[in-house]
Amino acid sequence: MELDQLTECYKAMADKTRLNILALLRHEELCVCELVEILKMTQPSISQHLRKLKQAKLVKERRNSQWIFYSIDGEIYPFIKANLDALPDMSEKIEQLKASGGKVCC
Amino acid sequence: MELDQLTECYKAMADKTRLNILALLRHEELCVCELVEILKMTQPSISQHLRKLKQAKLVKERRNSQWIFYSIDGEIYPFIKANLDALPDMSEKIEQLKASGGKVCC
DNA sequence: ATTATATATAAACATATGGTTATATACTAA
DNA sequence: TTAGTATATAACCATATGTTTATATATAAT
Repeated sequence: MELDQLTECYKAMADKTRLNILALLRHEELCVCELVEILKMTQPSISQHLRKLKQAKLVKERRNSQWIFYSIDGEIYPFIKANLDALPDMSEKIEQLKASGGKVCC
Repeated sequence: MELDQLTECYKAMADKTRLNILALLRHEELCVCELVEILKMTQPSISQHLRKLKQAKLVKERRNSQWIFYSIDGEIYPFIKANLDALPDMSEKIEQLKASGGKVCC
């Protein structure tokens, strides 16, 4: 692949928050406010991380009325599956969100 | 895997120069001065990039008298092969180095 | 011992990055 | 149309990062 594209990909992955986001999205698509809730970070911060991931084509977005749902993309990277598989399991966080009624949405 | 370890790995890969180094080391082990020659960068700059790669356990070093040869490691990362396979082929650069007599070493 | 070569480290600086607060935009509902 | 909710963007700031120049360390050769 092109080194510039690869650099952008690894830059996008070179941050703990963004790896957390990818690890969460591996389970299911989530909207911004759900990520804010789970990661206990401010909404602008999450939004800017999502923008980086989107620019690197690691996630894609889908609008549903007022919400924007993000999900894993990365299909341009032949190694993406191997990398995602190395991320820790975050299903517990998702369960907590659902248990606290924070799901579907905000 | 641990997110901190993964973050360090992707940080180490999030730079064009370091991806170039990894792409070159895929072909064969190289010493610092050979990398300096191929990449047309200063020796301290290359050394510091190598240090980051070494700290992330992506490369290892081997001393041979005055030279220190670096080679690919990364065995702690289950995805390393897939990622290295996505790097561009740099055999031409290696050939040029050998043709110009810059090999074995400096 | 002295000189030369290979590499590492340190200091300084400019740029990039991530977080915060404030504000703008988009959609919904009344 | 107005108010409310979800998200994006902008401006600002502190910290991280990459490069350069200068210097230190390590090995080799004389």
